[in-house]
Amino acid sequence: MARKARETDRRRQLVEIAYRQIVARGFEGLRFREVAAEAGINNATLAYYFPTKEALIQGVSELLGERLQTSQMHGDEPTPKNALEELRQVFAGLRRRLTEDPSFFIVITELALRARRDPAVESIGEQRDRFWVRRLVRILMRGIDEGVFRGDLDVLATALALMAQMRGIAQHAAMRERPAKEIAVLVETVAEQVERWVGG
Amino acid sequence: MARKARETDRRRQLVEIAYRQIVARGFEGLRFREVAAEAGINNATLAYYFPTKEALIQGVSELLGERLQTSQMHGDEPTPKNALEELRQVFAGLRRRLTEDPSFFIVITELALRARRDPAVESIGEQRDRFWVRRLVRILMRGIDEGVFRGDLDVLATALALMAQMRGIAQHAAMRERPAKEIAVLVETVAEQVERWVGG
Amino acid sequence: MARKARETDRRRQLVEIAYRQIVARGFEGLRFREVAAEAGINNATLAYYFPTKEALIQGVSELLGERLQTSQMHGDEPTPKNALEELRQVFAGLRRRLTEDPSFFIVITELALRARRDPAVESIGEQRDRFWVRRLVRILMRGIDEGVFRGDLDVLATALALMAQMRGIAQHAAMRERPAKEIAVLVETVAEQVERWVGG
Amino acid sequence: MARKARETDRRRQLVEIAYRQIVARGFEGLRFREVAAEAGINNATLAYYFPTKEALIQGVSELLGERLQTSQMHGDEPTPKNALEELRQVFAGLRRRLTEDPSFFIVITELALRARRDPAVESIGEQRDRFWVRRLVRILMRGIDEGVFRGDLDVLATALALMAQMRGIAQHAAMRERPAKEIAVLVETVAEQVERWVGG
DNA sequence: GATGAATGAGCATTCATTCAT
DNA sequence: AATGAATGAATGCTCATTCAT
Repeated sequence: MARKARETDRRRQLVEIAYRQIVARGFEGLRFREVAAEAGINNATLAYYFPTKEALIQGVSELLGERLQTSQMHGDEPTPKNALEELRQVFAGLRRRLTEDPSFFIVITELALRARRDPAVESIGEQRDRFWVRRLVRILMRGIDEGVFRGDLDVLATALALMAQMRGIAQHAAMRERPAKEIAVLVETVAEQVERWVGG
Repeated sequence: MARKARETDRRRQLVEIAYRQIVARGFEGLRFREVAAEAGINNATLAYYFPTKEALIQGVSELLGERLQTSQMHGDEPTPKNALEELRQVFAGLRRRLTEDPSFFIVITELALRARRDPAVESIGEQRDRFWVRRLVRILMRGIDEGVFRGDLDVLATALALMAQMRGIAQHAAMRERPAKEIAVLVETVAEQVERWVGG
Repeated sequence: MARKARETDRRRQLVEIAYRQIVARGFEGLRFREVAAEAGINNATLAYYFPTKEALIQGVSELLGERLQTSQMHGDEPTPKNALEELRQVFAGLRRRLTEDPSFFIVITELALRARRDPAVESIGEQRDRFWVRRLVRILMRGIDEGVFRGDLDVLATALALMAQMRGIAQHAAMRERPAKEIAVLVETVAEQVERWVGG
Repeated sequence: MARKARETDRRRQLVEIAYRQIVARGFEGLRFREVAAEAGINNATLAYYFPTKEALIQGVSELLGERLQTSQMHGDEPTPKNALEELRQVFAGLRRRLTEDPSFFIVITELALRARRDPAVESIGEQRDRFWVRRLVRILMRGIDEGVFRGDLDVLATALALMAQMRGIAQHAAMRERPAKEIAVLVETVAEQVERWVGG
């Protein structure tokens, strides 16, 4: 119904404000009252949608998971012809996101830290990780099948290494303001390194 | 003198307590009072040594910088005969630290996030980065000179990529409890990848 | 009509829920929202029947007054042959209520305290008291007439003393979980004491 | 030391303010902030002495226990020559307290209600009750020994009945403003009744 | 050097109440 | 007759900081 939709919109809007505030001031600086203020509503109204601060953070965490998934499904990209192309698309996606919305990885990192103390946040992070490992493993196996990647590759170890490397790039790029050029070179360097590694 | 030394010790002790509390509860959970309580002193006494919370965090930041430097100067390691060996020592150092004291990178990450809002912390982070870039660049150039690394290597880009990758490994390892074996494989995989990349 | 009756039922149901919540959590813990929730209606709907919390409490107060009256008109008891028997029936009624529904006196006590600050509640309490004093006075006078009670009895003072004593028994019984046996002995002891007092 | 003494005084003062506020507005109306305001201190300072509201209430509860004990040790009263006199002193004490400080029993009643939900308060109430039962039992036994009370008295049942009666009187007197004369007559009536009961 | 006492400013959360629909 | 949404005004509590001793 219209009612349900409106409520969902409202929640979405509030979560996005919280997200922005985390980017600006960190989790440490996330204030229930200020989220409400920025939304132009009373703090009690915010509490109506998110009864506790934890619930609000949970919402941010879910928003991130959602964004991560959709970020890779860029309709405008052609279906990759082979595994190598698919791997390149992964790096391209990373670079695009890093250039267009570096704040994304700031919040990811904030959440990663918080996950150590907050089980609810942790489980979402784990889901995210699993999703990525699976995706990378699939690409690597496809590459071996197609004969474009070397056959003696330790698929799981490589997938994990890839994730760690991408994470490192993301952190490097997000922690400080970096010129787009620098990010591009960084992604490119690691991508080439990886290609040389997986390649026959 | 003795007086000065005693004060330095005291400050050191307090900073280490703060450090431990950041590991346990994050920056978010760092409490002036609790640091004092754990040290068995009055919070006003803590304020005598560190007038503000910022000063205390500053102290933690300095402690980290110090530890990072000393971590690489392991007296028991032989002077590397060539650049490749030196590079391997860097990875070995990373693995050792990651296994022995994973908390270190948690605090590094906490500080990295905080650096975005706290200029004092930021400058220390930058120093740290510069120190590492310089070190890696020196190794890479030495390798090229020695003929063990390929001559067409973009030294700076590679050094940055290396740093990012190490950062990613550290984050992967520190954010969750990981078995030492998993960390070893991860470091190994990336190290081999890098070697293949820099190698002729 | 049916409409009016339905509304009355609804109000009755809501007041009973409020009553139960006061028993469980005290006045302190009476929550407008939770009364609505337990009734399965929206809090705004509760507000439709009882515009304010005070109105709801007023309703509880009225419910109590009503219950107190009916509690003594136990159809199954024979019309007392003389004043002594009537007095005994009063104590029997007290014991019965105390055993069957001790919560009743908890709410009475809560209301008595509240009466000190809430004139509306106070007036209902006063009515209740007057009703009882009159009833006891009538019994005592009847007893004197019948010659079963001593003639020099200060009727009013005795009636007040009786009320106070019954109140004390009720409070003793209601404040903690007491075995039915203990309550019976307590009522019995005071009843005998009173009989000896009023008796010639 | 002077320091310790000053702290004790401060706490005492704060508890007494809380006590007065409970008398005036009930537990329901006890506000941390207002206690502080009446003491002329910041609410954080109140929290320094009583970290939580519960702790403050606990303090009030202890104050009451203390007052109850001392209330009976009126130095100016002669040591009772026999049990009957001692019993009379108990009633005299009740009347005095009821006339001089009726608020006392209001708070006792508030606490009795609260005890149902707060174990800490409950235990203090139980101690109080035990203290009184023991006292009354001792008096009754003394009376039997001395031959002034009848030998076939059920000592425990009578003690409990006495407590309940006194409680009832207290509640009657405290719940509304009553003229001292009325209270005196009430206490007198019950006291005579009791004497007739226990007396041979 | 060290501390007990005190505080201002702020925080998430609660709750009865209101009102357009 | 009923309700979802919204809110103002509190409320208990926290915490870094200050200062006289």
